Amino acid sequence: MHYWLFKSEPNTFSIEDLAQKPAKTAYWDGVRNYQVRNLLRDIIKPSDLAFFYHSSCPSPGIVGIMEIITAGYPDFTSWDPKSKGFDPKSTADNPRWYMVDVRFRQKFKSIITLESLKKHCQLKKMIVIRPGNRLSITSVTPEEWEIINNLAQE
DNA sequence: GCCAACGTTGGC
DNA sequence: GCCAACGTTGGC
Repeated sequence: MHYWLFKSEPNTFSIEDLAQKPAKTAYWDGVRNYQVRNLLRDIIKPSDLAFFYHSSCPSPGIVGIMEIITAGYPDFTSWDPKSKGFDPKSTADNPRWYMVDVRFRQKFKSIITLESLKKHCQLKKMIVIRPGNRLSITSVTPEEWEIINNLAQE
């Protein structure tokens, strides 16, 4: 069982959007980075938990928790020419990109901002707070998971 | 809107 | 296989 942090721009897909989906479940499409693709294809498993992080917005930070409910499977939006994530080099026969299904679990009472994450010395190693980090999914250690959860319950 | 960071592409 | 150019991400 692993913990993760999934980034999304709330303009595109927010935690509120996820909570409003049927069964509060959605597929996490659009990853077009090989490192993250490998996580989705090989490492991330059902019952793993993930923080939902809002990026590229006035107050970036962690807004809640979701659960992974499928193993990785091909991101079919990559072979749809009408899709924003279309990649002509990805086909149904030879998929290049992967995704998982996620289910809403909890929205925090208040956002845990990037700024507050940076202030916590025990969270200094988190990949998400490194400048220039471009990974939309990063791993979270059990210790980090617990600290952040405690912050969220305050 | 700016710009730093860094992944990707493609010429050689 | 190197590396410059380019594109994208994302905080500010």
